[in-house]
Amino acid sequence: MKLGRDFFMQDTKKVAKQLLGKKLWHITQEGITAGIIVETEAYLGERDGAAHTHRGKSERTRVAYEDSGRAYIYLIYGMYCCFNITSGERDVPEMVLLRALEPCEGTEVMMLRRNTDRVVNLCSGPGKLCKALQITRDMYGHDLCESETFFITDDGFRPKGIAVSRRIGIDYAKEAREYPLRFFIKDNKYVSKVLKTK
DNA sequence: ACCGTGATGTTCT
DNA sequence: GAACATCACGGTG
Repeated sequence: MKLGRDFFMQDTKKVAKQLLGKKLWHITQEGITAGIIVETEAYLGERDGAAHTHRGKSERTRVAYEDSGRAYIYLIYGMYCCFNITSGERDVPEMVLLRALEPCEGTEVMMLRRNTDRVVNLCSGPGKLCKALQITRDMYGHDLCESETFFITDDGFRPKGIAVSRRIGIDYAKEAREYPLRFFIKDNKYVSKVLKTK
């Protein structure tokens, strides 16, 4: 049911693909929120010009060098959080960015946090899903394999088709901008809008 | 529908 | 001081 260390220690691209269809949970005082993961991106460490760990270890990236299955959360553009899960071998600083969820549990709470009543817009982007599930920077380093409040489960859902594209928002990253490392569930309406295949 | 812009604070040079 | 793995909003067509 709950994903353990072995899952996240697999090859990062495999983790990114296999996370599609899994369910991310966050249990807080406000209530239980959860969603099916429908869009991910792989970031491949020092060999990947778009990865934060491309230039090695820093205060911000230190958790990427610990064991896998932990939360790498950072502030982007001064106002949004992005949530990654560390993956691959220990000391190999790779991770998977969660870009979109299909809301399942606690959509009322999500709508309050996001200030919208359109379910399709609740978690269709990396900043949006963090706001909807209240994923904040004080959860940096959180171990999703050991947690009772913030974790991922396999509920048996298997996507019918998986699509692949270049990653979003990394045009600055030379040749890495073209790497096919974004994965999403085909024809799923909760995927973030941009670069959706027609 | 697409496009341009402004909001905002941390990290890195 | 620049850059940034974003989002909402207001303009145009």
